[in-house]
Amino acid sequence: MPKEGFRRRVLELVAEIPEGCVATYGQIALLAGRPNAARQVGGVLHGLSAAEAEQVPWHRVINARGGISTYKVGAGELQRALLDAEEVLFDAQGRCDLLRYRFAFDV
DNA sequence: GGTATGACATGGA
DNA sequence: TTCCATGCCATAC
Repeated sequence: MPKEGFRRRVLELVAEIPEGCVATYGQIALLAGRPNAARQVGGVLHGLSAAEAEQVPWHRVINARGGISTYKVGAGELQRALLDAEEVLFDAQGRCDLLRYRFAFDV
């Protein structure tokens, strides 16, 4: 009976995202048990500690548009670079094919 | 303990 | 297709 905090749940789900795949905030929020808490998913990643940031592939979490919403300037560039390094290529519009990279979370 | 904020999602124009 | 406005809820201060 997962009484774990929402934050913990989000980190767990994000940690399950394999390389070359991405997930949307809404999807993670849904799996975390809060379908309408997509914002909090971002909020959790926003408050990640440097240590957790390296333990959790937060860069694999993008918005429903397949783009990067990261408001942290440096992080945005970093996220794009990390995804690009994982074969997750972005188009000229700065968006990636969710239908192609979106991880299904086989749960 | 309460308030304000925010890395989103969705619908309508 | 893009842009605007609204709703949602946990986190941080």
